[in-house]
Amino acid sequence: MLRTKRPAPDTAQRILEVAERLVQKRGFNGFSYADVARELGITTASLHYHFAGKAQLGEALLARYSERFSEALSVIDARPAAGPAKLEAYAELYADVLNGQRLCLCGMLAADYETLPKGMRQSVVTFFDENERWLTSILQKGREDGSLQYEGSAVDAARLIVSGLEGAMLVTRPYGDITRFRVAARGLLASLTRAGRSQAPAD
Amino acid sequence: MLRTKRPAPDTAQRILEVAERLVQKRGFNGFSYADVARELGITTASLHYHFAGKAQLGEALLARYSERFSEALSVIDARPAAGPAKLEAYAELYADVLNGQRLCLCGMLAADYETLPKGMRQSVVTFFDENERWLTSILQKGREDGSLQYEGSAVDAARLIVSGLEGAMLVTRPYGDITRFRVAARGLLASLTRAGRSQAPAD
DNA sequence: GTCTATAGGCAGATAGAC
DNA sequence: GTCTATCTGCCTATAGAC
Repeated sequence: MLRTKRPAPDTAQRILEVAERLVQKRGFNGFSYADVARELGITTASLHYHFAGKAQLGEALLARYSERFSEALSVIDARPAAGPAKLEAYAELYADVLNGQRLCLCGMLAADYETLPKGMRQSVVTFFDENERWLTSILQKGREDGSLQYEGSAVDAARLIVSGLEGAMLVTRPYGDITRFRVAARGLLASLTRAGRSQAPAD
Repeated sequence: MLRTKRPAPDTAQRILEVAERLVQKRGFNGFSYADVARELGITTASLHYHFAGKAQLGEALLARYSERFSEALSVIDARPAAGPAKLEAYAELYADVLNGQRLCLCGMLAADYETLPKGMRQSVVTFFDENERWLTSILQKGREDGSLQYEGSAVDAARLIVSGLEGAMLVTRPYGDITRFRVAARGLLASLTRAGRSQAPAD
């Protein structure tokens, strides 16, 4: 039952890995079945055996990505850390993606949104909703235990974080300088760690 | 010499207008010469007369967009307004674009970056650089006259604004709710209007 | 400037052999 | 599961008539 190293992933998994990278780098309209097949040394006909069409492949990519992201959030949840540290860990998830010269899958697909098959559209929105929900919970708890101070509602702050990090990835990538991203992320989170420092904001 | 209404724009201009909208909605790999030609009731061969290829059309789009944006910034500069009001006016430029169901041309092209012709890549970066430069100037002046308070350098704050607004457009569009964008923009700018309220941050 | 006609390539997709 | 062979359609682009 024990596997020593990574067991050779089956073809469907390898297809998903290659396709995911291509979409994150080039966009949904910027890659083809032929690109994926070439990298794997198989034919496009084989690709169609595993994923009936590009739309189905895209939906599989989204399901996998969202699931993986949710697991990463659960890992952060399990840590005995305060609000600010959890937000930093969250931002680090994005930095890791950018470090691989990629955009967030759903950030990229948000750009491609108008051209996406219907099924994919809903999955993109759901991804953002789940991130927002998780962040809202963290922000709410942080406000209650005093580790986070911010103005406005927790959900608005959560949305600001999601869009701020997505935008920082988008704009940073052409510069090829991850520091640019980290500085933006730090600035973004700092405003939620120290805003409203005075208990009674002077209306 | 006086034109009563809008003089019928020449073909090249109409091509640019249609192509710009298509790129902002669908991305550079999500539209074709055929799409543009169909909308204008001409053929793709005519399109090639005005713009030799998709790459040249793309560069013309970027030149036009950047120029238009620079003019908008000059208009804001000319206003006798304080820092915060100028930043709000800046954010409003983005809101106007999003209101047309579009992304910022360069935000979209940043997503397509890896697949862009070389000439277009440089223009995208230059667009961000100019926005950053303008914002840095506003932020610097605002800090000097006391109308803006923020932590860190002016250029870092400028980058945070650019990426924050680009990301807010990106994430908001699938929801079709411009309020979402405005709330994010307000939150983003608020952190620059009131941050570092205490003169001596407790380090 | 705009057209018709056409080239040559690549796209996503399918049938059927192995 | 993977292949060869093939289809249809769209893509960018060009030649040359009007």
